[in-house]
Amino acid sequence: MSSFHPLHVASSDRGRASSCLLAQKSPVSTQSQGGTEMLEKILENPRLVVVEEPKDRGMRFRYQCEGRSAGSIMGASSTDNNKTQPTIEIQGPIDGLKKATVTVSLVSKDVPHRPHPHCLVGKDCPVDSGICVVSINPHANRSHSFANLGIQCVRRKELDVSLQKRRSQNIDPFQTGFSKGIEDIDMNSVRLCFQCELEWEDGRKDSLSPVISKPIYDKKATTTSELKIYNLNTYRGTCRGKTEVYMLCDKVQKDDIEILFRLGSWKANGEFAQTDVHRQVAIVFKTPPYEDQSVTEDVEVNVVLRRISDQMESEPVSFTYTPVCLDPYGVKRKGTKKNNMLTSEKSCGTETTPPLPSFFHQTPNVMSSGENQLEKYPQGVCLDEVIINQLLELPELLNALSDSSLPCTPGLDTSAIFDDLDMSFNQNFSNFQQDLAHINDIQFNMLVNENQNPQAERQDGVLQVKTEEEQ
DNA sequence: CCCGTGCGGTC
DNA sequence: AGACCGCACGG
Repeated sequence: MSSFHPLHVASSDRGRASSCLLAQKSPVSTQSQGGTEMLEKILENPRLVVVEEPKDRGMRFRYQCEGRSAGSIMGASSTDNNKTQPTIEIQGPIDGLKKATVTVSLVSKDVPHRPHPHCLVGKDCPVDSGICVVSINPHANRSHSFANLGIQCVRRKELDVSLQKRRSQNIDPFQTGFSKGIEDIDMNSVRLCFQCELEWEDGRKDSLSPVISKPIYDKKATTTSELKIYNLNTYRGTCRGKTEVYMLCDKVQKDDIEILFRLGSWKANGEFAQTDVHRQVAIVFKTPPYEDQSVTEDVEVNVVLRRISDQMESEPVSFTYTPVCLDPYGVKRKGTKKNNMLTSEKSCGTETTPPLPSFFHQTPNVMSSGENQLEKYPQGVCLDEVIINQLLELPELLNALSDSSLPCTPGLDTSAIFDDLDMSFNQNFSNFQQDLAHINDIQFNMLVNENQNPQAERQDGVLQVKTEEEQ
């Protein structure tokens, strides 16, 4: 019997014929946690298991030319105060086992798992080898954590040189033969592949079946990177939808991204075109209508970014749909609190205070287009749905509203975007005021006085904006 | 306070 | 894609 076999080998002459049979019936049921687990543990041969996966995202693959080395792959469950590394464990019987040598290499994400041209660099990676080799004594410690494993990417033009090197090292865990497909290798993802050679007291050697980790994705590639929502300029809008929202996010691909609104089994997409994706880091979209148009209370739903190609999602942020109140008696009810907003849910008597959009500290009541604009203005005045509708009938106002598109001046950084937003706010606000000036004063005063006097803070806000505009 | 290192922005 | 650079952080 050959002493070096690429597959799961049991040495029957060590008196474990039955375990050999069993192993052949269920070769790699390493994840089994069932009731027969103990039995299997006793009977099966040693096996290699990944007990801590590598963190799949968040690390940039580094070029050799970047000098300082490529950092360390963390464990999937690693946290700031409890750091972990990718870890393997030798499970099963190890009586008579002298030592184990584990070789880690990179393989392609998809089957067949070919040797990957990218390199592993770090503590146990011989210089220029691109692989990692450790020797472990399973009797002392069955598991081994790989601290300081970095991924160093090779340039495309060095791709075949690198593969050639791997061949000369005899690294081809899944016997793919280095054959073809040199060009279509995905350079933005890899898997760790662990091969384990066992050396027994009697001199015999076995190789365990190679095991692979979950994929690891290059952080720099927007096609695979993590999705993150940083901020929305508003977190509220009516259940009718069409609220214009500005989202700041990590880099996205404009042709491969969607915004999902979700609650329970309901879901709908935020509406935007590719041209509404600004420099990959901001999206201007309109909220979809909520499924139920007749809600009487605020409804909190989740908003996520989702990459279409791999269905990857960001962490959710919550967005509140506010009711549209059509009850004329309900809306006649006057606000009882100071600082009521001109929002339809206020006129319906609910109590929640809208959160300040956190990236507009200077001008919390950002104007945008459509009914959202009305919802936000004037803060501190209590008007109700009837008045909103009356205001909306005024042609001057309609013009003001429809004229409020945001100029998308190319900015070099996000602060420039904020400047744009602020400018736009001021312009729109000023237009709005001018147009309000055309409204019959008596008409307007009636509308306002019938409800509540503007608050002092609000007047400050108006004054401030006006001053800026005049300068 | 300096330096090596990790990290991220940008060209 | 590949390289370069600067900042922040920890020793």
